[in-house]
Amino acid sequence: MLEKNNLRMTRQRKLILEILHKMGTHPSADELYDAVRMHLPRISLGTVYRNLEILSELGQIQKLELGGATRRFDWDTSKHYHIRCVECGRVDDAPLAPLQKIENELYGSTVFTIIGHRLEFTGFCPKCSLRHQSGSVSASP
Amino acid sequence: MLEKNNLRMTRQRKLILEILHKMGTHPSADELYDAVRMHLPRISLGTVYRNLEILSELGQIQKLELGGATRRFDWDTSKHYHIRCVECGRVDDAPLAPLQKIENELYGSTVFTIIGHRLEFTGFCPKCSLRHQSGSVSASP
DNA sequence: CTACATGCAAATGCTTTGCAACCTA
DNA sequence: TAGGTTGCAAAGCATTTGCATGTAG
Repeated sequence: MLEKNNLRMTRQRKLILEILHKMGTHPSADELYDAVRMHLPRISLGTVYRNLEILSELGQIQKLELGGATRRFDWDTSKHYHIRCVECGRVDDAPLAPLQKIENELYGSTVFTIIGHRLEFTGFCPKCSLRHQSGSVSASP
Repeated sequence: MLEKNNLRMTRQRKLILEILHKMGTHPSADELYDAVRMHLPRISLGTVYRNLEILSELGQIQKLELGGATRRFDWDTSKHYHIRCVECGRVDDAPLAPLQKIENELYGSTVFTIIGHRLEFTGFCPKCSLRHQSGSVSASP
């Protein structure tokens, strides 16, 4: 997979991939950077960004462009949807099978050539739900 | 609407709102800035950002957070979906009625409290479709 | 008049990039 | 050894913010 593209499996690249799998969450480049640094203290943020880009182009990981500023990454490359907490940014997989036929519904009624779609749910994660129910809207004391 | 929130209808704010309506597209803050500047040359980008933020909080316009970096704004505040050209960034409304019941499908199978969802189609706009069909994948000669 | 708004410029946050040294195949 | 890769630092964008001045109500 790497060799076909004239790419090398460096210690950094390997570690980034392994740790993304182990985390099981949907970390940002920066969160991943922190995690990887515990094993390779001298790795740079730039290297993390470069590798995440390369790995997602190879289809080894998935780049998520959800709402909110920061990009996140997913070890799971299959088609699936996500839920994002509008309060803290936590991202979970959404338990909903891909809507396979939805793109066909636009056929003939748009000038665009559709190639895909993205569905994202928003809401409050358990932690932030609590904070909202119990009285104050702002930070707790 | 404005007075209830102790806000004022300044020349800048009024113009931003009017021009966003007239454009009928889904401009970024910067595109809107260019358009508004033709009428008010001394307006600043910061003012455009500040007003777009305020107007979207008031529900007078809609802030779009689609894939790709830049945020876009929509004069149409109703619930609807969009199609984005992955090549040039053009954004159109998607001719598809809102999936009203889709959020219910997650009920009971997620720890999140769902408050909404966003569906975005990706593809090529007519202009970029042509460029892709006709031979070269990269820039044309 | 007075509080909200503006223009300007500096600052921020995330991501990308140039470059010399480094390391994998 | 060659060429992809790294660490570092600087650069790039989009967006936000501090502050003195301007202005709507």
